[in-house]
Amino acid sequence: MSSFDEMDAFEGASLSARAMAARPSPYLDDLNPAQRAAVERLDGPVLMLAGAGTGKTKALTARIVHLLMTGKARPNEILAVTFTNKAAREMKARVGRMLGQPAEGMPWLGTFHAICVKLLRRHAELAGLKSNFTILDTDDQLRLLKQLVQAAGIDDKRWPARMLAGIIDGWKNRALTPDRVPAADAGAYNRKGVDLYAQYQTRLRELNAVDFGDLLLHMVTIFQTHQDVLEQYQRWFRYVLVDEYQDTNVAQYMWLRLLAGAHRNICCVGDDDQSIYGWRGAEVGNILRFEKDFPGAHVVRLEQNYRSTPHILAAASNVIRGNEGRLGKELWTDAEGGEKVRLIGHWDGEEEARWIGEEIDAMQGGTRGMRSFHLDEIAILVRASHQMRAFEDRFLTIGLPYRVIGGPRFYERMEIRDAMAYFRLVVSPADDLAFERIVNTPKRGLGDKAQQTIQITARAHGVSLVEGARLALEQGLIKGKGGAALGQLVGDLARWGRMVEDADLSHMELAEIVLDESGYTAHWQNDKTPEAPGRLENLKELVKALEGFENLQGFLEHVSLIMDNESQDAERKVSIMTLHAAKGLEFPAVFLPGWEDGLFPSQRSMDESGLKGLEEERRLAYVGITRAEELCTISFAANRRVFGQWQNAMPSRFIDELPEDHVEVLTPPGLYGGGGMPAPGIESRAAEANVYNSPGWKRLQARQGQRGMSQPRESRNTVIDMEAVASFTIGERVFHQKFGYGAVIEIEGDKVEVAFDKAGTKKVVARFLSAKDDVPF
DNA sequence: GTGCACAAACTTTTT
DNA sequence: GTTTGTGCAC
Repeated sequence: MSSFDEMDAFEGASLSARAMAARPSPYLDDLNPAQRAAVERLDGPVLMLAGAGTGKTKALTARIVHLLMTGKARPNEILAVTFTNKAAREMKARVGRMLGQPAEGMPWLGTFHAICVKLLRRHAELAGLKSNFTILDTDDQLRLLKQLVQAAGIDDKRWPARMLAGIIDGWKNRALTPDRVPAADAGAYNRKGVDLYAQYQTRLRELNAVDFGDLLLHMVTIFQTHQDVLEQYQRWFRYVLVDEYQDTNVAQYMWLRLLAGAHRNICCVGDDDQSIYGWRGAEVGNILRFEKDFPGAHVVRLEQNYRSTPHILAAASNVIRGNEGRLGKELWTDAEGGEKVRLIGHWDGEEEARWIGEEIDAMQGGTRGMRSFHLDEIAILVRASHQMRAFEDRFLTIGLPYRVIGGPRFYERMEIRDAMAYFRLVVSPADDLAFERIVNTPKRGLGDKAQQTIQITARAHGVSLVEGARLALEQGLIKGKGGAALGQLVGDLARWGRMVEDADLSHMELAEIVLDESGYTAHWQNDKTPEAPGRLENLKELVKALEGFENLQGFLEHVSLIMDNESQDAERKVSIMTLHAAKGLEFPAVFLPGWEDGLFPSQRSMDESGLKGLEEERRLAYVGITRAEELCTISFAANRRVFGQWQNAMPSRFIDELPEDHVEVLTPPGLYGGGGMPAPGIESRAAEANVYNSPGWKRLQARQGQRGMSQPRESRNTVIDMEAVASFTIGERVFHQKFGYGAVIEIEGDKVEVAFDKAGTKKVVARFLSAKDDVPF
């Protein structure tokens, strides 16, 4: 499909630009001067630097409406990209609301991925694919990589599929095809990685499949190598809008530059202070460089905040000030008063959870001298998901309703993926990855050997696995119980495949038939584990979700990209989520627990990315604080159990960066309380004591000072690793967390053989050993 | 070929 | 503390 008339026709511009231009435009009056400037400057490059809570979505949607109202573009000539489906949905809804009619005619408002799928299906042949290519999920991707590694005869301990997937993703994020991976990356060690990457791409093409990264990568490659195609789209997309520009990776950046390169009508919205996805390839540099990339760019700053109290804004501003290389923004507000940001330290993580639980209880009743809060107005934002556990445990025991946002997504659950694999096979029998997934689920007595036979047969005849299985059965290569079951499966698949065409049968009925007759439903009915009922429930929900689609194919098409599931139960609940998941959300009251060095900022982040990592952590702190509208409570604990092992920690360095004037310290009894004997009446003393004057705090200050000189600190893990390998000598006394004391017998690379006093002789990884003198406590 | 037991590795963050 | 992978017995 290459004619744009066709495109025009089938995308159907249901909104008539001209008809709308006649109507008044109240949407502009709603905007403040900065927003208005960003909206009205339609032509040429515009960078909208929108701080947290400054109404950027409003401005962005107003801009789209303005483009339509002024007749500058028809709905289908606007390319508007977001990162999440949720953001896309929201924008669609808001455009519709502003226009006073549904915005169905905006086919190119969507996520990077969704839009690329659409484009790639049209030009699949240019990437060596057929237009009905499948999109692999992470699971399929890993299985494929594992096979490749094993087939290449490489030690899969040295090349775990997960790691390889990470490396390949990294390259794809930077728009690097195997032949373009720079020598620096491909050096001695990664030589094999590039090799495997190339093989992986070949294999994907054979399977007529792409992974997530490919969606962008293929389109960039096509645009770069097919000038005519690029030019078509450059003409077609007259205006380009990008949300969350600070989160774009190199591939997305190149894609945008290619598309907007000719007319340069590109408007990027973002906030360099909220760039928190560097670890998955996002480049803050993209937004920092915007004016260089698009000379003559108009930069608008949205700085008036409509969300938070002055205290909260002051706290956030003061923290983020510690970062270098910002474009610079200062949030301000008309609002006055409000509570100061509250800071509290606890003895340990459990106490922290207990305190927050009690606090929430009190807030509900309005017994904190403030207005009362509903549970759904309260959120707990954590750095790492394992922190959620303490809160879940606590809230369960006190019966406080909560909801975890994020977690494993609906479509990532095992049973859903299994069911989807069945559907995929019914629709396209050549889907080998789907076949591999379900041949032996439920158990059919087809183990490694039988599966290998199928693989070999299929490869020998150059056919799909299903076909290979059929041939292998014919030739009597698979016998017995397994053979019978396989015969049944192959027959069933063919039968179900024919039922797809059956007009009398809805695709929902078909889905149920497939799940029942394959024995998959029974498999979970017979399962006695506690999660089995939930899984059956999920399967029911999956079938229900089919209702919204014309047929199975249509469903499968969409599902691979729609990974979010908003559980929409109406009950008021406290939200628990990670800081990352909280971006873009806001809550009247926010708790930010776990502000301890090592946890937040995360040690790993600093180890891996040094100062850059620390700055990203700081932005995360900024994002966290700015989620709060009225009340923000930061807390830290002196002790925390990590891996079931107690560790103590210093309060986060970010706590030092909070402005004293805007912080109220709620003195806890205990370590940070007043440094001494808990005397009677500590409750009242606690009310006036001040962490800033406590010995614990001063100690902390002193430590911070020393550390400040050598920031960022040397990687703790690396040091231990290297010392561990280098320093152990045969005969040395060592300590292992689980096995206790022992003596080194032999050293082999990173593995050390130790004769433990009580646990016998074991070979363990050096990292889990410490020299006897180093033993903590 | 399946199921159990034990040991290792693991914990950021995810479109 | 939990999951995942491996080795062993049935």
